[in-house]
Amino acid sequence: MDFKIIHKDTHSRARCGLLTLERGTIETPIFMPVGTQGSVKSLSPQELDECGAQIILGNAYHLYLRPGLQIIEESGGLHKFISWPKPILTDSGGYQIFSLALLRKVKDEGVLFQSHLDGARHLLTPEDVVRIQNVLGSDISMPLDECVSYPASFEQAQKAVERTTLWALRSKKEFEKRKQGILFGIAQGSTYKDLRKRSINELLEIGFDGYAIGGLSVGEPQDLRYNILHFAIDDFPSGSPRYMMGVGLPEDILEAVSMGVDMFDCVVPTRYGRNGTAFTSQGKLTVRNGEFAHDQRPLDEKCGCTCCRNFSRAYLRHLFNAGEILGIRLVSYHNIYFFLHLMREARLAIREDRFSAFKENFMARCE
RNA sequence: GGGGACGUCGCUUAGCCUGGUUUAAGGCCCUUGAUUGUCGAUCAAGUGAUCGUGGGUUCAAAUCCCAUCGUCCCCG
Repeated sequence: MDFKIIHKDTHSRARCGLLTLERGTIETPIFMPVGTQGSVKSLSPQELDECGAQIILGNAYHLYLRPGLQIIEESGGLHKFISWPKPILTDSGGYQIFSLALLRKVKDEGVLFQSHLDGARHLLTPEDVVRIQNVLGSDISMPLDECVSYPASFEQAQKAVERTTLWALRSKKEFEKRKQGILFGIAQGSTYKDLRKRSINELLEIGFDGYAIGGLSVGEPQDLRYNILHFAIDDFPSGSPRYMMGVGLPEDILEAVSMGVDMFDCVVPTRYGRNGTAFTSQGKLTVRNGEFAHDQRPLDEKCGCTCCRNFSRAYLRHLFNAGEILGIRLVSYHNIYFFLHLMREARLAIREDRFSAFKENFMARCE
């Protein structure tokens, strides 16, 4: 693995980089579409490619429970199974165990939980989670971490940081046995600055290929989120990729890019797509709204995606009102294209030292 | 021709027997928000019916009575 910073914006802390992995080189800052169960919901790999996707996410927890490792192994690994030859980052499933599982018991050994699918009990250790991602064939693996919700008491957050560090160390040891792909560390600490500092410093001692900031965008107010990010990112080594997990809306991403974050993933483009909200250069557009019933314009007149080149707001609104699958697909496609195009433009703006203006301009147009 | 059942927002039901806490309730649809390591989910808010129509009884009627119109069923 190799991470090169090719340019730093002169007026912000945004930077452009190239992260080289075995299956390809990705340009940062980058947005990674989320394909939890081995599918970026409603989109084919070919469509993702058309949109400009360079890397997508999978989820160890979901894929381990279904279809199970054996089937993926028989299929020659996750890339072959889902027919996506480019890089895949797999999330550990730590977040899901805390958000989805019916019951869970966190012990230092690992997490004992009941599957949200069938109620079966499983114990997953940090070692298991690394091994699962090894079987999947992940290009970037994420360790099991403990993500606390907001608000969390200092004691809860502290306990989670301690456990996350302990698990990070064990994950690293397990990872070293095979060294397949690369492994990131995940910093926690909720909204407590001293915990944030402690968490990243403990990860740095262990040493990872990249560093993720987790536990944000879990319900905290926006200004607090930016405040914590701004503070925490200082301790992330500038020579390694920085990944903000689960974020976010376009404005959140641009704000984080300006603080020096390199990688993002978020369900928003596809989730909003399924629920009929499109992201456009003028802000969000709720396709179902009655005002679009007779609107012959595309979702975004400045967008060059297949959806915008072929379909009207009136038609898309009809598809949603009629419950047609195509509506979900088209708006999801547009949203993914929009996010990836936004990142392309952001990278260009950074290289031309005009990222701050680009960001301000985007925010202003979305008002 | 005879008998019966039923008419309450766009759809579908509750309320009627035992009149008053009904500014008529719920579900679906519709409208508008929310949605951040997934959610074809879910949540929140909102529009919408003078209770088929006309009389009557009563202090008071969706509710009781009469007539009428409409729909459906059964018997000839």
